[in-house]
Amino acid sequence: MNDGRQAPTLADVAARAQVSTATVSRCINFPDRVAEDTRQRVTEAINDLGYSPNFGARVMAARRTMTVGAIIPTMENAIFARGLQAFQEELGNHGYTLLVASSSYRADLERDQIKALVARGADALLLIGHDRDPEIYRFLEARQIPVLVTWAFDPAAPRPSVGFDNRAAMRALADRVIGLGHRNLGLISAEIASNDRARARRDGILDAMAAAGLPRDALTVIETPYGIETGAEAFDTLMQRDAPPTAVLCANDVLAVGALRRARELGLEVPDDVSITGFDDIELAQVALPALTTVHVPHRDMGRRAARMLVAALEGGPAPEPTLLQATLTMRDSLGPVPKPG
Amino acid sequence: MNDGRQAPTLADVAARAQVSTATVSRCINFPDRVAEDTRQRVTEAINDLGYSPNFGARVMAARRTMTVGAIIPTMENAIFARGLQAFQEELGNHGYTLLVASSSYRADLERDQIKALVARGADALLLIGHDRDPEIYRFLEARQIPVLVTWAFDPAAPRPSVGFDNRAAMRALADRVIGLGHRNLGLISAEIASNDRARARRDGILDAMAAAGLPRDALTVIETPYGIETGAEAFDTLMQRDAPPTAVLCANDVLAVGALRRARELGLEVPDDVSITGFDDIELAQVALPALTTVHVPHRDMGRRAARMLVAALEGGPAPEPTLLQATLTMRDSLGPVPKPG
DNA sequence: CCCTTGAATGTAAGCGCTTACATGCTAGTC
DNA sequence: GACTAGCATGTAAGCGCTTACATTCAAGGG
Repeated sequence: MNDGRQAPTLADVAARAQVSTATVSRCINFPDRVAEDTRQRVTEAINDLGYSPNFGARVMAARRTMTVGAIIPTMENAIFARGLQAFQEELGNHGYTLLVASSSYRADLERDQIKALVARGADALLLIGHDRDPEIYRFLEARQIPVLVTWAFDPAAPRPSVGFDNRAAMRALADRVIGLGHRNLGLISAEIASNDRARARRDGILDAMAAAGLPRDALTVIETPYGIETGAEAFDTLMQRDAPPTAVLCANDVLAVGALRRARELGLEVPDDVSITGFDDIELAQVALPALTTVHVPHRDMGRRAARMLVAALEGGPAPEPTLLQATLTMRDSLGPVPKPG
Repeated sequence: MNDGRQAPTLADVAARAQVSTATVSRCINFPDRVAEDTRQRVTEAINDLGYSPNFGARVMAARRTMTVGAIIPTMENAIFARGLQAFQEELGNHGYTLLVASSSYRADLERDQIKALVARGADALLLIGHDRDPEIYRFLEARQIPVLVTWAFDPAAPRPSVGFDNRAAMRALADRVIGLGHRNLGLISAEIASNDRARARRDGILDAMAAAGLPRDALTVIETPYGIETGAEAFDTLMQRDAPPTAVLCANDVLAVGALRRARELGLEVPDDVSITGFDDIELAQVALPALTTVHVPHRDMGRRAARMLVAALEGGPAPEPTLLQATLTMRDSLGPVPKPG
């Protein structure tokens, strides 16, 4: 049956414990449906043999993998790490495993990753943001794979989501910035066309500006990939304009830290010469000097809830309700009043 | 065959393309063994049906998953992110997929994760550091699963590894510190007993001290979990001693950044009042203020090579040779001469 | 003492794919 | 024209597990 060079199978265990494979399987999956002494014999055989079930076979027979997939835009920086960690922990509590893939913020790669995770048998998927080719949603729907969108909230979207209102959160921050007298703003953002979170954040700024009666061209937007270095360069570009902004809002903390660094290199004091703000409130934000004024995102709570919602959906509960969490303004030291001219 | 509510199977595709399942399978796995027009018909059927192969079935039939597992101590900070990213990219180039799990620096969790990845069919494993219950290595060996240890290098270890010499690298740094006149040193480290990298780094410092004729108790070691906050606290503890060290070496950049922050909070100038150094050279090190003097680890190169070695082992090449990479001292601004007394 | 009941276990049919082997054809060779 | 290669394709046997259904047996009821 098994020459010893192969991983032991259910049949090997069954033979050793002198029971049928069905009994061994039951021992593993429903221990209470097996008599005490049989179970003991089987357990012993399992240990002796160092048996562990073959995942592929199991998946195939049971038609589910107990696996949830998540696709995040990037692993390179910590933006998604904390939320994902919480997501994973909570999934673990329910017996599910997490499979992570990253898309490098590219729609085509994300598409491939989604298909790959599905092909690997992900029972459900966690996705960041709503923006996505409808074809993908159709694909997922056809396969009846529960999907949860996070990091964004949109009660109008035809899919459940758990997240916060990016637009309102950024608006609150922009209100504050404008309230401090800034009339000439810069925004360093990820690409806006394909990224609903980035778009919502920009729109939040525009909302605040409109409310304050500022013209739309009082905001200069620079789009750039995420990264400390790219943030620094974008800041440079902004500062080289004829009338450089007095406050530079960044669509996330990583970009903001880059901007902060370049400001220092340019000999600009923050916030005395120019204000800089972030978004996300990752660890970096507290460590930066000056500490970053930013929007705190409830990463862990979001991750945990996402896990619960997905598990509920998988275990046959009703479709999860969209859930709105609060992102809160976190004032630290990088935002100050508009500098006096001269 | 299929009521349309189920994911389409090979058989569905075969029926639609009017060929056998074997031909469809060949089309997917060995396109050049199929006639041009047949292939076209099959491809069309695949697209029409939105077919994607069932992973479990595939694994089972082919007896391999094209998956490599990696277990890292933590995802919470960026220490392993860059190396892992490179690892993943290179694996992808060879058609393999990466599965990541994190152990939270706990040996028991790591053990579980290893078993879980194996159960999921990981064809090979990437592990950080050598320290590990021998039983685990036996388990892996019995299953003939190639293992590569990284982030550490030990030609004497009975397993292939690709990494750098933690001890020599830290010694080089410590030599420099001592050369600057420091005679009273502190070390903030992860737990040393169960972590060969941490141990090697400490030993590197002791080597340098011995060479300079310093007594062993000129080094005060504080062990703490990794984190910015814990680094800050450890620094505090160190500074409250009767004769606080003039140079605090940290076993990684994350701890060092915490130390840096606390120093600032305590009103200490770095490096004028106290020197602080890191290890790893993650992005954080450059952004910190003052920029961190640290040891640069060739993350990307290490990840890329690790992937190549594992792939080679899987494709039946000879066992990979242990590979030593260089970690280099990176002088920035947080290390200076010992302060003048008074 | 026979029958019913239900707990414990066994039997065996797939799950969707890969692949060794068999078959059928076309084209080239003498 | 018969024969051989060799390519394209088909047939069918698993891969290791789960689970519906069948069987066995002991205990309790009439």
